Amino acid sequence: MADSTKRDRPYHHGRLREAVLEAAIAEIEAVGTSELSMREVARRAGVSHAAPAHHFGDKAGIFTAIATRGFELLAEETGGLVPGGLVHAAAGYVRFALNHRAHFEVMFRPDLYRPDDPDLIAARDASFDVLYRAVQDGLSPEQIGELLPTSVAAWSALHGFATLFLYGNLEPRLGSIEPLEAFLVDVAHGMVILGEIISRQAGQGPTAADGRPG
Amino acid sequence: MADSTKRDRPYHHGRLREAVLEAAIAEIEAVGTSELSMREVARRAGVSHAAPAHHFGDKAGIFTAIATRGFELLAEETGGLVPGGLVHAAAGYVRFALNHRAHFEVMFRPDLYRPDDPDLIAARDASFDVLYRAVQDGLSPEQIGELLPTSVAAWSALHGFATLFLYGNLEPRLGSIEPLEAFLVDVAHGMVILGEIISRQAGQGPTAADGRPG
DNA sequence: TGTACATCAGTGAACGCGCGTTCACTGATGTAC
DNA sequence: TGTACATCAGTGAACGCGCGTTCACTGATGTAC
Repeated sequence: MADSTKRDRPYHHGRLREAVLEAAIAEIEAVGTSELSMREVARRAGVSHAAPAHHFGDKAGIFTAIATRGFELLAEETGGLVPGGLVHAAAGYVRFALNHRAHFEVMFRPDLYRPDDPDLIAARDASFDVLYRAVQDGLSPEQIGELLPTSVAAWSALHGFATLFLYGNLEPRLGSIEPLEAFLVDVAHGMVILGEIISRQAGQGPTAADGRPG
Repeated sequence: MADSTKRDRPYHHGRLREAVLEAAIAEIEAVGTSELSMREVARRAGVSHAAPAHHFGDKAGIFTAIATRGFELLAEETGGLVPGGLVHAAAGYVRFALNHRAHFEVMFRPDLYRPDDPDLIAARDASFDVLYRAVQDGLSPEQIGELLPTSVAAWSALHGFATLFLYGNLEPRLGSIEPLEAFLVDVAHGMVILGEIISRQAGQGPTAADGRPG
């Protein structure tokens, strides 16, 4: 039926850049960042093995594009355009990590990409600002001096939870995390208790912190 | 002077296993887990390129050994033998990550090693228990029901902070984190504020959480 | 103490493979006239 | 509208390289007698 000698796709792809990125993301989700090869990405995208290099230069170029897009998506999903408070931003952060594991993994491994890329830096800073602002908006006027430690606490807890959960390090002891917003409110309660324990132990001095005798 | 035809090292290495692991750790710190090759590890250890495979089978075998040792070290440094309270455990966790970045990176990337290795599982569970117990010991009797969310909060925050800091994602906005114990007490204070904000916003209901009109 | 032998840690040459890179090329598109 | 030409996205054959793996081997160690 079909003439097999005739090309079944046009010479000019039209959206090769997007096709290569999609293939790279699928490949990372399948085999991980360590095993990613440009030839395999090209195969998956159905293009010549030299095409990815033609567009992105090398593997770091592909990772840079993935990370940049990832930061843009993260900013959107944590409420960059439509702020919705801290719980909303937190849930967006965790959902982003779970739904875009390839992006998420690459974003926080600067050894894989070109960390001085201007587009990447802009996207990263913008996405960090969203979370930063969500914290800032939640602080009462007299708490505004605590912006830095509160931001560090928020970002650390979110990032740590997303990372640990993503790699299955939390699951054995954890039930379902859905509905996610309620779960995160629960963990936030745990943070208050934790903070209180630490304040109490720190107040007792470093050596007697565990409450044991001499 | 020296007879160059004579072997300058004995045929039997004696501690080849340790030498290979040390070389692998140094190599990971130099080029990252992605670029690790068994031949390069052998070169660095000064042994035949087939020797690492002889001992560990393949790369996953080396990573498994590194992760196992890492969990043992982590348990020690967070107070496995000499418990010292939550601040002590927290500081130990962060210091471990900074001082053993190769171990730390491998430990939390199960895609690199054999996650069903019995020694690894034992070491990992033991190290998790140390932090778990530190939280448990800090809870007052009436708080004991909050062990799970408090543990998740503790581990998430610690792991997130260590990870973000290690890859330079926090530094731009952060000053020195030393003395570490004091810094962590500060972040713990931030956690209390954060938990309070979230409780307040969650109490207002999800859609009006940001306090904006309509 | 001495000899014989089994064991096995470690060697090194050889292999085939998939990789990234190069480069002359093809052919579709856009623009000038 | 038609022709000529520049541009450049994408091709595919060819390359050299470092990799992991295999395998017959070497030589040190441990044990039996």
